[in-house]
Amino acid sequence: MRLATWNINSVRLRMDLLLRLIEEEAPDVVCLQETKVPDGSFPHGPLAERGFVHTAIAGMKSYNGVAILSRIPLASAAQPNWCERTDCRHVSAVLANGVEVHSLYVPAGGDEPDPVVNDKFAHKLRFLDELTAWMPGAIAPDRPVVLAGDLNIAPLESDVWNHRALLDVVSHTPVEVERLGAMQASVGWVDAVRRFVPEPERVYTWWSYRASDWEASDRGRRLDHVWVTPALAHALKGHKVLRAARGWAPKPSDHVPVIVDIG
DNA sequence: ATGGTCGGTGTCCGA
Repeated sequence: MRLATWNINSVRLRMDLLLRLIEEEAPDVVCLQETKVPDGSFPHGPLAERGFVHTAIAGMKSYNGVAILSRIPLASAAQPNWCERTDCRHVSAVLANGVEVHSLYVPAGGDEPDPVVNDKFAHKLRFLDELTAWMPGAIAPDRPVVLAGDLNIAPLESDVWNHRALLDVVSHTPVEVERLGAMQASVGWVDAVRRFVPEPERVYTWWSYRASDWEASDRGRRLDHVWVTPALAHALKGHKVLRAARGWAPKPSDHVPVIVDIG
């Protein structure tokens, strides 16, 4: 099974790029984040034509929005909510092959890395804490589960272009990294990409739109992740970070797809 | 040290 995850930053604007990903990489399951479309307006047509007829979506107007698009039938699906909000950041599904998939969009957290003065950063930390408290009872390490998405945190030194410069930049601050570590430890999640690309090799999945030349400056961060339960660790067969997609015409997402082959 | 660019929406907000 080939699974891709991508923060697409508007699925309607970038449907042609999503179809390119599907044509060129032939994933069986695609997890999306920032679809930015209410469920009633989700563009199912072109995806169904290519076999993605099984979908679990949770979308809203303007902001956020997550989806699981699958060629494999779904046995069940859920749209969990966190922090007493229905802001479309989490959707899950159990595939007919028994694998459970979660598509997750963690709050970005704003600019100021202080939860006392920045409500968005407080929300980010609380979101992680709630998931961390929920996971041990919901996700058994001996079951096949995949967690994929934009976690908006680059936890390792080699997940950012400059570790020291980003220590006080939201996405790489010690307090967030510690929270993400607690979430990972709560289930014993295995970081799939780092199984194939161990430190200190750098891996990025996001480059800011604000750089004049993202490729030349290469000031990236690894914000998008695929985690698997220990039950699936042995089944990890390969991975791909589609760096080239950051240059896809005409309008690339600022995130690139991450692909993992399982089993 | 600063500001830089996107998308969706509506004349700003979130990233």
